[in-house]
Amino acid sequence: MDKNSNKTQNMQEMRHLFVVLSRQFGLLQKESSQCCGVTTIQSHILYEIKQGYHMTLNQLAQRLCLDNSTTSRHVHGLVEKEYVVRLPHPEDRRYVTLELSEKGKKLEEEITEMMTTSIMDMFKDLPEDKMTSMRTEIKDLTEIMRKSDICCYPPF
Amino acid sequence: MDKNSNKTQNMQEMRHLFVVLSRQFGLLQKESSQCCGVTTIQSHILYEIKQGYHMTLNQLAQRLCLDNSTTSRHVHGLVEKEYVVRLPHPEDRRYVTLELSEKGKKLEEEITEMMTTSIMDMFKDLPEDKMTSMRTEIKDLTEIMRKSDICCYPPF
DNA sequence: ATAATTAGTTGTATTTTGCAACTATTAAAT
DNA sequence: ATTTAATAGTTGCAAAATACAACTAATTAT
Repeated sequence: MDKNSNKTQNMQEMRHLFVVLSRQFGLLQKESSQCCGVTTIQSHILYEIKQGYHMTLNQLAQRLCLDNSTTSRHVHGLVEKEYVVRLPHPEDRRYVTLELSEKGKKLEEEITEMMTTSIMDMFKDLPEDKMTSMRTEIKDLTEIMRKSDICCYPPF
Repeated sequence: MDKNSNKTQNMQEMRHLFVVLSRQFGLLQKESSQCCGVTTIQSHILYEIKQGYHMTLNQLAQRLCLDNSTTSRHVHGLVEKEYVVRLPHPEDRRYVTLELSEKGKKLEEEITEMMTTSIMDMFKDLPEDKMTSMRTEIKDLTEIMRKSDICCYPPF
C-alpha cells in the first residue's frame, strides 16, 4: 500500500499548490482591479461580459456563482458608472443582455493590460521552452478542472 | 513586432487559465468546507494553523490578507465551536498562539480528505507520466507566483 | 519612571450577500 | 381565449463579512 499513500501525498501537495496559486492570483486580480478603480468582482463581471456574447444576467450570475440579486446589484453599480449597458432582448423582453460601453471596454483593457504585464513580469527570467511546457500543462490542467462538475457552470 | 503580439496573446491566455483555475478551485474549497459545516475562510484558517507552527493572530491575518479584527472574529468563532484553542505565548504574553484542538484536527483532516478525493477523482483517467509532468510544471509555476511580490505575505 | 510600541479585542459603520417577495413578460393548460 | 405556470430580473430586508478606529494589556525604549 506504499503506492497508495504516495498518491495521497501527491494529491495533498497538489491541493497545497492550488491554495497558493489561487491566493496569489487572487491578489493579482485584486491589485489590478483596485488600481483601476473597481472591485475584484466588478472586474470579473467586465471580463465575463467581454467574453460572453449577449450575456444575460442569470447567465452571468451562474458564471460568478453568485446569487441573482447580488449580481443584479453589482451590474447596477457598473451601469451607474457607465461601464455597462443593459439592452432589452428583442425576442423576449424578459431578458436583459449586457454589453460593455466604450468606457467599459477601455477600462477592461486597462485591467487586462495590468494583469498581463504583471504575469509577463513574473515569467521574465524563464526560458522560452520552459514557458511553453508550463503553458501546455496548465492548459491541460485547466481543462481537467473545467470538466469536473463541481457545481455551478464552469467558465466556458 | 509579431513576436511581441504573440507574447501578449500568450499572457492573455495565461490569465484566462488562471481565472478558470482559481474559480474552479475556489468552488472545490467552498464545497468541501460547507460540506463539513464551516465556511471557506474558516477552513482556510484551520489549514493555516495546521501548517504553521505556533501561529499568532497577526501572522494569520497577514497570510489571509485580512484585517486584524476580521481575523480575530473568525478565530473567535472557531474557538467557540471548539476547533481552535488560544494559548498565551510563554515568553511574551501579548501574543496568542493558535493551535488546533483534537476536534479541530479531525475536522481539518475531514476537509482535506474531501478535497484530495475530489482532486484524485479529477485526475483518475490521466496516465501516470502525464500526471507527473503536470505536477512538476505546476510546482514551478507556484514557486514563481509565490516569489512575485504582489502584496501581503505569500503563503510559505 | 515614563513614554512609545506591539498584539490582540471590541465598537461601529459600511459593504456584501442570499432569501424571499415582488413586477413584468412569456409559455402552457384548460 | 382566458387563466395558470414559469421565467428573468429587481428590490426589501436581515444576516454576515469587513475595515477603521478606539481600546486594553503587555513589553520595550528612553
